[in-house]
Amino acid sequence: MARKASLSGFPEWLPAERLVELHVLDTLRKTFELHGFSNIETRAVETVGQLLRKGEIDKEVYGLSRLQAEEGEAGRQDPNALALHFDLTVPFARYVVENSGHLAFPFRRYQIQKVWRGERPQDGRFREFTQADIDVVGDGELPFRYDVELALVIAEALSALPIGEFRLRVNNRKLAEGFYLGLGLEDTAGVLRSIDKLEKIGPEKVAELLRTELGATAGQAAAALALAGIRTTDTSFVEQVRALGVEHPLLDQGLDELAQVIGAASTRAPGQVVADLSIARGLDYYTGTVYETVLVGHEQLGSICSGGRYESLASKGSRTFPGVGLSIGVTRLVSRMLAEETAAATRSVPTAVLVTLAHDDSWPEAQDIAAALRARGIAVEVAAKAEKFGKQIKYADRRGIPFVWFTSAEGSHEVKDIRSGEQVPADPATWTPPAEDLHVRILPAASPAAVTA
RNA sequence: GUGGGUAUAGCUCAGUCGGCAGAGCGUCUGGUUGUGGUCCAGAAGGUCGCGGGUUCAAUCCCCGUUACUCACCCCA
Repeated sequence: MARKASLSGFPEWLPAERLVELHVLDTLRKTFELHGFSNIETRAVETVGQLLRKGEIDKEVYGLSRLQAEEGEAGRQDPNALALHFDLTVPFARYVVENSGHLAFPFRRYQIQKVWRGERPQDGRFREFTQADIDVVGDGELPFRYDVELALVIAEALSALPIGEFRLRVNNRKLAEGFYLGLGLEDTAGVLRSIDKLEKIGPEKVAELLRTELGATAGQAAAALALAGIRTTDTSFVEQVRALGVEHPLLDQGLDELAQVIGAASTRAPGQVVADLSIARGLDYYTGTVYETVLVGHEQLGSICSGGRYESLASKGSRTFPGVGLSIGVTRLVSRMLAEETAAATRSVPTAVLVTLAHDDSWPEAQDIAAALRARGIAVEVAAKAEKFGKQIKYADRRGIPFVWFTSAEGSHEVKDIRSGEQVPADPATWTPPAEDLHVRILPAASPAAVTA
């Protein structure tokens, strides 16, 4: 369990915890930029009309109002009222449409920001949390190749994090919808919604739902469940689907697309990307590929990264901007890393060296020493009072600062590694800590916390 | 929004069948007079979530309320 927050669902980390989060953010940024994604930031606020354009999720959205708002000002029903964004995809779609004249397509961007959802908080679920999105958006059309690329970029980004094993589970809406249509089930969205509950309520209950709520025959329900039961790490899912004997043009297209993703992933990210035909991903704006990611051993946590292909989320007149993207739930991921201690900072502060004071009036001289060290990129702080050396060392020890600097009255210098106790003469102009102590580092836990229930 | 659980020191939690509020850890001080960690001794630290009721007396019993928490819904 993550630490208690004073306001449930609005997490705040301690400095050492924030260092873990920063490491995640830095790693994601580096990976995304290595793949040529540009960063943008959109405003935290959108109009209600913009946010609710797709789907009825209004109860999740936090509205924005002035405390001194006068009666008759924009209310909840007013599409011009302001609200906090609940994801980054919808604001991004608006941004693309508004700036389409200035963007080069296909446009690839990453975006790491806070989002807000007014849901009941629970373990791994927050009301304020950080998402890290990557998307590629085309003008009019977007080659399917990008669906493959994004899965690989995300697999690479997640691999670079000390989070243990994960599975990027991929499905294709066309495949599923084509299959249901071929079966004679017209309400494909309804079927998807039921199938989405498979892991939670089990096949018997889903079959019952399909029969009672969607009027499926026992045979149709069995076939839909058989499809959802297919999971492969290579393209062998194609034969398995074919063996079910259902025919539909949309099914053929979906099979072909998913085979491309899994085919490429099985060689470039073996074992990390799998075809999982039970993934339904709600019913929002996704039209083809859908992704969902779980941490192995932490399936209960839910998806830590999901997304998909959307054909018409953004449009301007007759122009449409199809895209494909994924979103990493940074806060959910970090909260679990902290709770399971899968990674920890080597110290709780950036400081590498504490310069002690022998006398209260030696502070200016200590600042000179600190400046000389900082000039070489070493993080230094100077003691504020000439307390007993024992106390000054303790100050460093409690914060995990590895080195303490002493200057004698004669002007000679010594630096002590307080972990080993070793103390050696040193020159402020040349001394450098070992590379592993120069900056705070985030280290994976010695024993992988692959704790399952 | 619906249902269950919890609320006492900085942290983890005891406790009183109603009678002055407890432990461990942490913090601070001293032993060790300006080089920490171990050890020993001592100290500080509390509106017992908030409001009301019953009672000579409530942290304890009753009612309400708020926050936290778990499950459902939904999602990163």
